[in-house]
Amino acid sequence: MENKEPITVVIIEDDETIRTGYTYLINANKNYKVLNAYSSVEDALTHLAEDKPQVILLDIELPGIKGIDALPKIKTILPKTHIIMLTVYDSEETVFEALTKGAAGYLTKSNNTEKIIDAIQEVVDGGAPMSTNIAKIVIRSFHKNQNSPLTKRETEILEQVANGKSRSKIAKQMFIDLETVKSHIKNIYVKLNVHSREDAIKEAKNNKYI
Amino acid sequence: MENKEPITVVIIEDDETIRTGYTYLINANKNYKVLNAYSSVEDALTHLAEDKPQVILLDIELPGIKGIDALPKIKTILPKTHIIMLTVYDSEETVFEALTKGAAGYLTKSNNTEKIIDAIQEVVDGGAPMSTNIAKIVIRSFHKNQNSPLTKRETEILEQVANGKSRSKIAKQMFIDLETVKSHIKNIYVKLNVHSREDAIKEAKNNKYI
DNA sequence: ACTCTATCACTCAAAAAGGGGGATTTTTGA
DNA sequence: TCAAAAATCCCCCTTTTTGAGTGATAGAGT
Repeated sequence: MENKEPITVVIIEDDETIRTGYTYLINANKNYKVLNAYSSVEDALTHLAEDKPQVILLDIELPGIKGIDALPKIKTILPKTHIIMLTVYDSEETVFEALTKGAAGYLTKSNNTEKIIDAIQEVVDGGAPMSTNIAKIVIRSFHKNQNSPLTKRETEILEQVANGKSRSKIAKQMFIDLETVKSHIKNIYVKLNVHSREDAIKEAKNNKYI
Repeated sequence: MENKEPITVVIIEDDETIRTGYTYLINANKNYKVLNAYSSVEDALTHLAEDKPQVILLDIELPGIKGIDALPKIKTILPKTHIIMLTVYDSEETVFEALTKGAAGYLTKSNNTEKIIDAIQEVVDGGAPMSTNIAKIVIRSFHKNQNSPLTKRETEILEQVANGKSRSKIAKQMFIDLETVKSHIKNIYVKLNVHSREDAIKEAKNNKYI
């Protein structure tokens, strides 16, 4: 542990107290080194190519370019850098947007500050550090509604429809007649009170039936 | 902390060593109480309605009824019980299947055994405990491919297509002509080397372009 | 200058979707 | 065991959509 190269970190955070606080905290540990701490994305982008940090701590609520919009820009410059999002709010859409854009971790600032070191180590090790409230949001997004009005077969078929399959393809694939598929879809539409594929998919996804 | 009712737990695990080990470990803490520890789902199902545990530790690799298939059955009997999956393997499909079926947490057994208590407390508090390797799988499932051959506009349109929308609906919604949508879709098909909506959606999802 | 992107145009045949009326068999729960 | 629910199949019909071919044009970015 002694003579290993420290893990390099860059912080992008507009609140000076938090910024210097994290910098101090991280630098206090010899295994980690804060290369630079920027107060804006604009500022950071002009220096990141030089810094080449292994990990970036990126605030979401920033003036100017938002942290979320910075993600793809940073990824372009430094594709291998692990980006950990920092936030005070845990808005569901923001969480998912950040994750789809390649965030490796997601922490709320209320988090025990010492945890930040663990999180940095974790992303470097290929992990995905998350605050418990973020984990909850992510896991819940997977949960399906257990009270679906659709039968097992109907759900199966609607899933295929949602995958863009035509009725005839579904029929072939499930080894049933096209008429059977049509019949199921008719029943699905009645149960969901819709009159089109589009609305059926929308309704089913909204209620997590599929 | 002294005079609170202990959190009640049921364990379903076929390996006797692990089963008794966890039971002992959990009961050692006065705040938690293992009501019963079953070696099979069949056995558990006949007693769960009586046990009414707040938390269930459910092994995935079980003889007879698998843990995964037990999930919906248990949910029917005890909708409010938090179920934590235990596994030695971290198969991606199994993880997602368990999560969609309502698992509240997911731990690999290699996990530090003391962590099991934290996990139990976390689900009771509404959280979603996960081992780091599971968190990694879950987070990665959100990441989109940053090297999509599709343009922004094409991606937007393909997303609408994947939501079951017809070309004319997409046109109206995006305030562009139907011919423009058709043109985009033609280009999408060429880029993805497909000849149908179904294949385009499949290809795009496989490569995480959408 | 040149390419990429986004926009729009017209034609055409085949496929698919949606809605209407059924019927039969299998499964399942009480 | 018996009725209900689910899954299967069979016609009718019209309208809409899809996919493919073969273009053009204007603007942005390199």
